[in-house]
Amino acid sequence: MTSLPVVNQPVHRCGALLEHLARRLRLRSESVLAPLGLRPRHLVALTVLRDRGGSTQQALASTLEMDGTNVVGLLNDLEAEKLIERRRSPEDRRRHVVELTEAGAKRLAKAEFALAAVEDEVLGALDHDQRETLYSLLQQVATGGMEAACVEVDVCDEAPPC
Amino acid sequence: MTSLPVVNQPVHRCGALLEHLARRLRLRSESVLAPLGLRPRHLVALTVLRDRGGSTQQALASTLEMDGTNVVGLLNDLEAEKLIERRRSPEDRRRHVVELTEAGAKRLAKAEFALAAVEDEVLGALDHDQRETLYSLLQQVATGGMEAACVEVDVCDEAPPC
DNA sequence: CAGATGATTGATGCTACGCAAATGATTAGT
DNA sequence: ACTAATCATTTGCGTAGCATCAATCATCTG
Repeated sequence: MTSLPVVNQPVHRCGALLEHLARRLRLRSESVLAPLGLRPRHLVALTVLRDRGGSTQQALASTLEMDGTNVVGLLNDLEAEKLIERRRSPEDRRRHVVELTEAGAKRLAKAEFALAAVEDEVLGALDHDQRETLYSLLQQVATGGMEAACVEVDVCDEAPPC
Repeated sequence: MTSLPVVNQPVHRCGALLEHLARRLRLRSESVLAPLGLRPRHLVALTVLRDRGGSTQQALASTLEMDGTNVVGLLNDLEAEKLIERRRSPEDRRRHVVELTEAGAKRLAKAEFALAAVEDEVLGALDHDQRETLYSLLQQVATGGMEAACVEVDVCDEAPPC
């Protein structure tokens, strides 16, 4: 755990950078998303739900790292517009399984399309390949953190490239 | 502005992803930064000032994309702790030139050091090279956006792919 | 001198977010 | 079967960031 006196490579800190860019993206996204009745935070939730194909509210709260009560409000917004569905879990009927509706998937796609211009503007300095690289890195970071949250689900039994 | 029916490559949208990760980083950063009397937003400002070696308040407001009045408050915080200095511009004495003090540079370095653990946790899924790649991509995006703010400086006259 | 500009302050309001307490439904332990 | 714990939900409260507007002062420019 102590610092190995290896090479002392100048690892660049990208915290501030990330925050800065996220802000720029968010500011522009808000105005683009407003006509669709969505906010950036809704987009994030929808994206997670699509990528997972459904989730418990708790799991959602944990990956979004927000308070359970706030997740309720978030989902209420989305449910009011029929973008998601809450269904009781068959295993534990206290739980709600949240899933994207077809309308939700459509709206999400629409939003992403609308956001394309914004991203093009913000990421203008990157070419296509660089954007893909950035995407895969971010994806890896995001899902890397996810593993910890999925430990409880045990098995990838025979799953090939888990 | 219409969609060119070119190749329709599946360009992945990383807006939501970026936002998600920025949030995770910010949540953790806040608690780490608190003992240092800083907030994430202060860090961003200090970083910009260091990278530029000083800036006008207006320029700062424009790159941070925040309202001028809010920048004032931000700088007041930093000045109260002697982390920055406001000096009147010799050319236009209405303007303030903001610069990092030595104490500011130290505090920034301290904060980044304290943040290293947080980043290691969040970026745990990436190895050293990947982090460097991520850093350089983000850096490129950030400084790429800067050019737009420098439009007033006219020209990319003969610049090839402007 | 007159009007525009930069910095600053103060007031107002909105929104996000976390926290706590109460309720109803459901599951689990004994 | 009774009791305790768990999950989702609601409501209310408090804090904080941030935008916006209006007013003021110093300074520059025509």
